[in-house]
Amino acid sequence: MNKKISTDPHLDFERPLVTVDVVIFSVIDDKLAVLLVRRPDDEREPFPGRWALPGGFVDVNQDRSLQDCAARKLREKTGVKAPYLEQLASWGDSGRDPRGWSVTSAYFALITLPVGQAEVPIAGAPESQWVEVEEARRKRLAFDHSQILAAAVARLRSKVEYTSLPAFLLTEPFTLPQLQQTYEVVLGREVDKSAFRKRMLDAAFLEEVGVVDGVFGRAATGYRIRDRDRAVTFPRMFKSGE
Amino acid sequence: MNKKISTDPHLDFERPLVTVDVVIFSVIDDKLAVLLVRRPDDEREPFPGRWALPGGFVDVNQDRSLQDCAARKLREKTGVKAPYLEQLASWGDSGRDPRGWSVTSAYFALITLPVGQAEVPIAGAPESQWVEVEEARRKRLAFDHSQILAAAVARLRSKVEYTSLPAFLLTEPFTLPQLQQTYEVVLGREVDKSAFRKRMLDAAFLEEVGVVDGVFGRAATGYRIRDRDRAVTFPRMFKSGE
DNA sequence: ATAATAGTGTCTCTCAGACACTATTAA
DNA sequence: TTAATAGTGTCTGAGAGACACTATTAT
Repeated sequence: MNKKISTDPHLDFERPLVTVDVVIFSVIDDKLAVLLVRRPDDEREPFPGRWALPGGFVDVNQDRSLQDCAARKLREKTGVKAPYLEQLASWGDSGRDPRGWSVTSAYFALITLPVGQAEVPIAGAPESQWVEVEEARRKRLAFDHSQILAAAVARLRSKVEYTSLPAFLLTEPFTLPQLQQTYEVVLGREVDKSAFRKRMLDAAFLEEVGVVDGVFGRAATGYRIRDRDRAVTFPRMFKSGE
Repeated sequence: MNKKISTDPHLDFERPLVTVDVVIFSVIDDKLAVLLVRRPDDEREPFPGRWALPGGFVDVNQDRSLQDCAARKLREKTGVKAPYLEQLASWGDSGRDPRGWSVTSAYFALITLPVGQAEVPIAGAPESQWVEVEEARRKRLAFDHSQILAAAVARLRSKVEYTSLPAFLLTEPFTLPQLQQTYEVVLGREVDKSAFRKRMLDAAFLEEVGVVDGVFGRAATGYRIRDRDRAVTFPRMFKSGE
């Protein structure tokens, strides 16, 4: 394509670089964590050795769409195939990548980790690590990834106030107390049990699926998400006005 | 750049086309309207003669960022310099543009029209027209612009339920009854005057700026937006649940 | 029985909506 | 005074939070 002579002068414009980055969230040890990868140490690469969000160039021969590209990156880094994956926003300017004018479409994903996978590096992949969100935000990430991470965290925290998003961070079947715990982890504060349960059950996005035994005490009802393709929106915020 | 030999094999990848499209809303004759432009009749261009959203290629030598590019398109089409301009989302896949894999970052803008400008075409510009939103949605627009328009309308209607966005559709100073009328136009339903006024004044995003006389009846307090850089979010939806 | 956890009932407070009321202006 | 519009007060209902209560399980 670069060599093709077009009849349309626009097509001979210099084209920006196009990448996709994915902010992959999970809950590990009751902490919200995000997956970071290390940039290669090659000095010819931008930001060598720095931590970055997983992502990279769109491959026009492999990716049918931006969403496909994001799903591919996620699969390559984590093996997860059916996550919650939502477009966050795009950033594009002349300065964010030293190689030239570049645009990135950022996505954020919510996934559950098979037990023990947190420490297992994926064979052949560049070094990657789950980092607790507050720690990740203190790092100076490559490119404008600190800004993208901040936007993703803000969007997640904001949506958690009025949507069922945290359910996508749990392995099914899960219980309402587990779900409440996940909300509390993401929100960073406690919520009232009674109000919480009313809210979740009234929203009718869960379906019962047997009983889950805990280690102690009374067994709890197990639930799974009715429709994994969309999160539900509650009629009010958790704390109105704040 | 197309001819440059890079040390990084990634940079020799085929690059997608990058465009920006802007969904420009205004209220004309108490109807929500959107600006459409006609594609050139040149048969070598995609979708010749079809209506489309204003937009086009990012010019890496002129635009410092995607937002700048969107602001430039808006200025070129309407002359408006300081609108409300928000990124909507990006669409990118192999099929949306017959010229190749392309990505568009779509923005939506809320502007006020100087009286009478609705009919005045901008000199030298391609044919453009304000079209009432429901009519625009019935047209088969170029590219995937019908889908983008639908997303923009959905986002606007949704945000109107809990933000001060409609204030950006009015020329300052405006009155609370005018603002209420604008909310009703965008929402497509009536809202209660008392509740509406409480909501707006409690949110404290307006400041009084004298008195505005109407044609009949009692004069009304004039207001302007305190901070034009952001819309405020109300603690609740207009109609909870629905 | 006790500890631990799951799940429910009841009260209260806040706030949005309904709607009737008062206020100000021009003719 | 009347018509037209701006602006206010009061009641009610829905729903979230607080918190005490009951239920079920393992030891």
